[in-house]
Formats: sequence, structure tokens, C-alpha cells
Amino acid sequence: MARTIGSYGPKTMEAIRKAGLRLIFEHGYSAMSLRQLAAAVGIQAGSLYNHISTKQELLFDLVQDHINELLRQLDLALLGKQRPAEKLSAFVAFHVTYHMTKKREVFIANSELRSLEPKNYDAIVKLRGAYERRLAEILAEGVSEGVFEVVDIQVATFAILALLTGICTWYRPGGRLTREAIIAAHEKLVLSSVTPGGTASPARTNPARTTPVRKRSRPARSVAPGQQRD
Amino acid sequence: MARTIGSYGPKTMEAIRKAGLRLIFEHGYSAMSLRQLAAAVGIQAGSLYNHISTKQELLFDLVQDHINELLRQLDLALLGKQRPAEKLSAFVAFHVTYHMTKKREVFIANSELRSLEPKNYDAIVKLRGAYERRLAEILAEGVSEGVFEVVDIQVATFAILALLTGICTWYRPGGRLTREAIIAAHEKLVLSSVTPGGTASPARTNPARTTPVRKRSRPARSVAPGQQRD
Amino acid sequence: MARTIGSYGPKTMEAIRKAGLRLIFEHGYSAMSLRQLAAAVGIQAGSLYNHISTKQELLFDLVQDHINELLRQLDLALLGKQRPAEKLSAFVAFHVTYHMTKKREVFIANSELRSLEPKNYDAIVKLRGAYERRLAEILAEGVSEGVFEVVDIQVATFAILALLTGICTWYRPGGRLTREAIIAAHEKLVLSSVTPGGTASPARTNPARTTPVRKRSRPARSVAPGQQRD
Amino acid sequence: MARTIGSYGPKTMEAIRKAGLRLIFEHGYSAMSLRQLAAAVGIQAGSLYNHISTKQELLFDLVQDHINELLRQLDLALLGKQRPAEKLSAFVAFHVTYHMTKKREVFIANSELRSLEPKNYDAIVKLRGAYERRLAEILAEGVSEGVFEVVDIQVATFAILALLTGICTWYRPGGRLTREAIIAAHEKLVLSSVTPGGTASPARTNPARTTPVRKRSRPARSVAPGQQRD
DNA sequence: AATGAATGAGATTTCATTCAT
DNA sequence: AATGAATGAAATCTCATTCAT
Repeated sequence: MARTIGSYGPKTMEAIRKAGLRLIFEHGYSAMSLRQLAAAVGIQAGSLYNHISTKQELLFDLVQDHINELLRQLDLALLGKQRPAEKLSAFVAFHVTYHMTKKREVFIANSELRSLEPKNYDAIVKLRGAYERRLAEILAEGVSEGVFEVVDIQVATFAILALLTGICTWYRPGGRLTREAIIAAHEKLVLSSVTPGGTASPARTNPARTTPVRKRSRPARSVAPGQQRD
Repeated sequence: MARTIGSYGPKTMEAIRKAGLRLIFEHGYSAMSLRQLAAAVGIQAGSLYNHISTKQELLFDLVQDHINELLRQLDLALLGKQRPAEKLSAFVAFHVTYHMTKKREVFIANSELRSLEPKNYDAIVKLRGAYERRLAEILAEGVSEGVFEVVDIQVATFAILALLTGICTWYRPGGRLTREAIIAAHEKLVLSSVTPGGTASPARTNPARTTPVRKRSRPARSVAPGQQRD
Repeated sequence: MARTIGSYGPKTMEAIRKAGLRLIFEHGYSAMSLRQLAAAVGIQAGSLYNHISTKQELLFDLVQDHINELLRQLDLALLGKQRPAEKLSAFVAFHVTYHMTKKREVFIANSELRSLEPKNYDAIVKLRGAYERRLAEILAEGVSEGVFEVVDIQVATFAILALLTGICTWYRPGGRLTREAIIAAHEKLVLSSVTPGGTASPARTNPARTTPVRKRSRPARSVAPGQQRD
Repeated sequence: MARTIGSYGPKTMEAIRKAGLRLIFEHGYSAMSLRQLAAAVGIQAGSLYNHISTKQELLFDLVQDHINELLRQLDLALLGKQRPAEKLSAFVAFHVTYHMTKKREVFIANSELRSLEPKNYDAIVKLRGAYERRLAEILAEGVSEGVFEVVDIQVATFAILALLTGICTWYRPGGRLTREAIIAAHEKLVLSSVTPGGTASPARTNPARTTPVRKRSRPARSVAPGQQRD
């Protein structure tokens, strides 16, 4: 049979990316077959190869494009913000908004890192590091100015990112809350979480750790998002 | 010919579960092949079927046993705690500790729900709901006593769980921080996050939502942890 | 790598059907492996799935197409025949001829019904019933006109069909007898078998059968050709 | 778990044979797994090997014992019969009765010959030949005495056997007809079928067959019951 | 740029059979 | 005589990928 409507010409690549995002989001990268993907696009499996080079490259492109866009927009969102609290607010608002808009991209970029081949994995983790560093720097600045208090900056960075990223596992447009309410809820949680006060004392580092850090027993690229890099 | 070398006897099942946990954690359920699993155990692929009935059942058992244990231990940890703040502290300490001890089980139970067949998925989601409810009730109690302040209890529940569960993606024993420090860091973040004060106003619900809630377009069982159920 | 040698193009499906017929005839459906079949066709086992959807579907299609063709040709053969004896002669001649020509299809359609899944089984048995009814009606007509005599029409129908169908277990082209001789031999047997005369009395029905008919203890779809339906 | 009731001691072998008969009758030899068989008996698959040597031997024993018994009883049934018609009546009555009583054994012995390994196949076909010869001799005797008329003795032998053997595909105790009625119905059909009269002329043999008989293209042991041996 | 048919590897699962206990 | 756990082969079927058309 000839090709079906909706799959013709230069729009096919875009249809592949879109269907790929959805299918990987729903089933995971290795559970998604290229036949499934092709069917969703309305073409035969072999025809995919007119547009992608391999399944792996499709994943890599989706993830890479997402992270680049994320970084680009984050920098726009932080533009002109001065004080740490202001920056943190902007970070939260941006992150939440972005995750509500692009929950599939975000989810995949977090959960399918382990499906990337080593070279691709390294490239993505490097990009992701840049994003995390933005938050870590905001926290560090706030702590050094005395407006934030955390037990450990690294832990707080990971924890806040996890908190914010959690959205894409449950958010659905048209749910009970408005976007603004969801953003507000997260701003409250995050800003309060680093507010000074309470009984917390600074973290003690591990005295047991006198031997050199062991090589990890599992492949460096196994799980997302924050590999223990401290 | 009968068996020559390799694992034997009643320990095999335990070895399968252990290797299964590790491999699913590292590669994901559908990326783990039973050949791999058998090799890790030291038997032939077909021999797995003396111990499991299907690959799917293995996943289900691992997840179910984990959640049952999690619930059981949580209730022990909360025993005798009275005030909401006390309960929340205990919840955080328990959750973090458990996640550091059993990070693989926890990670799988969160990330592989979508790999469960509908019947199994439903059973697990039900169990998980019981766990989430424990936290939601603590928050609700604190809010009604005026000791906690959140914009929205549901959102706060999901956010705190996401924050806490994030640990199992980066924690590794023997890292820079002691367990106690990690627990303390999370207690600070979580307890502060719900501390009254700040400018937050109560969540406005979505005025746009006048039509009945649509059926979701993707399978009900796709992603973890908190399906939009509000 | 793509294909190198072997069958190609639109002829493959026909080759699969032909080889499938032969292999099922020789070894039986469940004893025929798809590897064998693929080897007979000259392709890889997996390549079969470009042409068939499952092994079961292949069997079903072979059987269904055969029975449809059988019915179609039978009706042609009976066209214009008036008297019962004439009809019975035509039936025998047609049946024997067809079974000599398509002995594999015939044999499979009779012996592999039990290998059909329930839904497929039901469909085929229904078609087969139509064929059997043609014969039963000829006999009934002859009996009511007094030109045939049988003890029981149902039993005679089954018996004559069994007699005629037996051919496909021993016929081989180029054997000792001409086709015409084989047909003549069967016409003599069948026509004589229902000729009036002899000592036979009408069948007594079973007096022991006072209780309702029990459900059969084995699956309704086990053996061919005539399930006890009286 | 220990062994279940009904499977203990010297009765196990009998249970295996009985369950084996049923399962092969219902599903066919190669579709019956030894695990199924063991389950039907109430033991583990491995335990079968305390009683049988291989799956193939089980089939062979079932078939061989059946045919031996068949021959033995046939000779008893023919004892003292003098005239051909008397003999043929006795043959039919015996055959039908036996097939109603032992329809599973009969069916298997006819349909699973192709599942026998060459050596076993040869042994069984030899035995079966003895049985067929009994009928062929009765017919030949009747023909030479002028009380029977057939176009071809070989064809008539096969056809009558097929007719009679068909019973085991539809007979079920407690059906509409009494055993006696079924026997009577078959006696009428068979005796009439060889009654002299009618227009049939003796079979012409195949003039085309001038070349030596080709070797059969398929394995000598493929199908039942009457290989073309003329 | 799409199809349809192919490949070779590999997926999960079942099989007959073995044997220490 | 039974069990339970093992083997190695093979079952059906799916996969990513290739390529002549």
C-alpha cells in the first residue's frame, strides 16, 4: 500500500519525533519498537531510516535538543535577576512551567539516560551538569549571603531538582489546579525549604571515608538523574 | 544431560531475585534479558522457569514484596509519634534510611510501574496509594493544627515524595556524607518546606475546568509515581 | 545485513503455503516447526512473519480455503443432477477426484481440526457441516423415494464420508490403478452400500438414554470428522 | 510436595498409559508434553522416567499392545465362521464393537503412525498388514466364490477399513443409537457394498505405468493407515 | 521518500531428559 | 518411586536494520 495521509514529505521527521517522544514516555526506550513507532507515524518500519540513522540516535537527538533548549530558556528566565531569592523564585517558576509544557521531553531526559550509549551518555551528562550547576550556584550564593540555609548544597540541589522534576509524572493539563497555583505551591515549598531557622546543624562529613573512593561496580551510565559525583 | 556446574538448590531463587533487582535497576525491565539474568545467576535461561513463572511475575513479586515491606516498616517507624512535626520527622528519617538501604527496590518500584501488566499495575498502585496517604494525612493534620502551611496538600505530598525518593538515584554507601548527615539534610529541607510564613496564598483551583474530566488518552498505567488523581 | 540469497518477492507466500501443506501433511501441525518450513522455502524463520501472522493463522487459512473451494466445486459437480442415484454418483466421483488431486489439503482439513484454536475450530466445523449436509440430503431423498436403504442416515453419512476420504491416505499418482478405475471402485462400493435389500432392520434408538445428554468430558473440538452430534 | 493420591505404587504405570492415551487422542503425540502427562497422573515430569524409557517408547508400546490385542481378538471372533458373508459379518461386528470400546487406542494407532521412529514404524506397519490381510482374504474368498463383487480388492479393503474406522471419530457412549443399531447400520453398509449386481466393470489397470515405480518423495512412514503398497 | 521483503540475532518460553537427594 | 532442579536444544515470534524496487 502507498503511504497514508499525514506522513508525507518534510513533516515526517517531525511526526517521528513527536510519536517517538510519546512512545518512549509511555513505554520506555527499549520497550518501544521501531515498528510501533512507524505505525504511529503511518509508515513502514523501513521508511524510518530515511529520516533517522538509528534508534539510538533518535533518542540522543530528542534528549540533547531538549537539554539545550532547557538551558537556553533557563538563562533567559534568569536574565536580570539579582538577589538569590529572586533567582530561586525565577528558577522554580521556569522549571515548573517548562516541565508542565514539555513533560515528556523532561521525563525521558531523566529516565532514559541509562539507555544512551557511553559516548552519548557522557555528552548528555555534561549538559545536564550545566543545568544543575545553575541551581547549585544560586543556593551557594544565598547561603554565603546568609539568606539561605541548607545542610549541604549538593544534597539540596539534587533534592530540589527531584522535587521539581516530579511534576512531570503527574501533571496533566486541565487538572484540578491552575498552572499558577501549581507554580505557587512549588515556590512556597522550595523557598521555605532553604529558609534559615530550625535546628539543623551543618552536615558532618563521613569519617569512615579514609580509603580512596572505589570504582563503581555498575556501569557509569546506569541511572538518572544525579549520579553520585560528590 | 543433567546439571553439571552452577548454582543449585534452594538458594537459586534468592540469587535470581537479587540479580534481577540489580539488572532491572541498571538496565530497566525490558532491557534486561532473561539470558542476562540467568548468566548472572550461573544457570541456563530455561532453568529460570523452575523458579519463576514469567518475567512479568518476577517484576511483580519484586515490586509487591518491596511495597509491603515499606508499608510495614513505615508503620513501625511512626508508632508512638504524636505531633505532626514529630511524625513528619519520623517519616522523612524512615523514608531516607529505607531508600538508602534498598535503593534498587525503591527505584524499580517507582520507575517500572509502567512495565506491569494492567492487573498487576492496579494491585501495586493500590498499595502505593496507602503509602502516599500516610504522608498526606500527616500534612493535613499539621495544616489543620496550624503548624504546617502548604499551598495544596496533594501537590505537597507528591513534591515531598519526589524530593525524598530522589535519593536512590545518587546515593552510594561510602560517599562523602554520613547517613546521618544525609538524613539531617533532608529533614531540614522537608520540615522547612512546610513551615508557615512567606507570602504564599492558598491555591486557586482551575476555573477553566467546567467540563467533565476527560478520559486520559494514554493507558492509565503509564508513569510513576503520582498519576493525576485529583 | 539485508537479504543475500533465497526466495524473494510475491512468490514467497505461495511457496510458504505449498511447503506448509506438505510439511503438515507429512509431520502434523505441531510437529512441523517454522524453522523447517522456512528452510523448505529458503528463507530465515523470522522472515515467515512478513507473510503470515502466526503459525495458527497459516493452518486456519489453509484449511478454510480448502473447504471453501471444496464446497464451491461440489456444487458445480451436482449442478443439473436430478435423481438421488445420479446425485450420489456425482458426489462420489467428485469427492474421489478432488481427494486424489488435493489429498494434502483434504487430509489436513480432516486431521488437524484439533489443532485449531476454538474460534477457528468453530468456523471450520460450521463450513464442514455444510458439506456433510449435502450428502445427508442426497441419502435422505433417496431413502424417502425408496431407492436407497440405510439403517440410519447420520451413520451412513459419516461412514460414506470416511470411506471416501480414506483415499488420501494411500493414493499416489502413477500407482497401479487409473483414476477412472479408482473412481469406479468407489462408486460401486458406495452405491451398492445403500442399495435396498438384505436383512437389515431400521435402527433401534438407545432406550438407556433417558437422562439428558451429558456434556462431553473432552474439549468439543478434539477430533474429526463427525463429532457426535446426534 | 509429596505425591498425590491415586498415583502410588504399581498403579502408576497404568495411570500413565491411561492418561497418555487420552492426551494423545485429544492433542496428538507431539502436541502432548510430558509435563502435561505427568500433571494428569499427579506426579512430576521427572518421575515418569521411573516407568517409561522415552516418550517415543510410550507411544510405541501403546500402539503395539493395541494392535496385538486387536489381532488376537479378531481371530477369536472369526473362529468357526465358514462362509465369506458370515466372516465379513463377524469382521464388521467385531471391528465396530472393538472401535467403540477402544476408540482412543484405535484412533492413535491410525493417526500417530507417522510419529513413530522408523524402526518402530516398520514393526507396527507389519502388524497392521496382518490385520488388513484378514479382510482382504475374506473379500478375495467371497469374490472367487462369486458371492461378493468388487472392482478392486485392494481398494475395497482400504475403503471398508476406512469406513469402519471412522466410527472412533464420532462415537460416544450414551449417544442416540444403541451399540447394536450402530453395528447393524455398518453391517448393512458393508455387506451391501460388496454385493454382486450393478453396472460396475472390473478395474482397468493404469496403462500409463510403463516406467518403474518411483521412490516415494516423502518418508515411508508419513501417513496412516494404508500406504500405497500396490 | 516510501514500500515490502529480507536478514541474523535474540527475545521469552517450553521441551524431553537427567540425576542427586 | 518420587521430587526438584538442572541442562541444552528448540519452539514461536520480535527486533533493528538493510536495500532493490
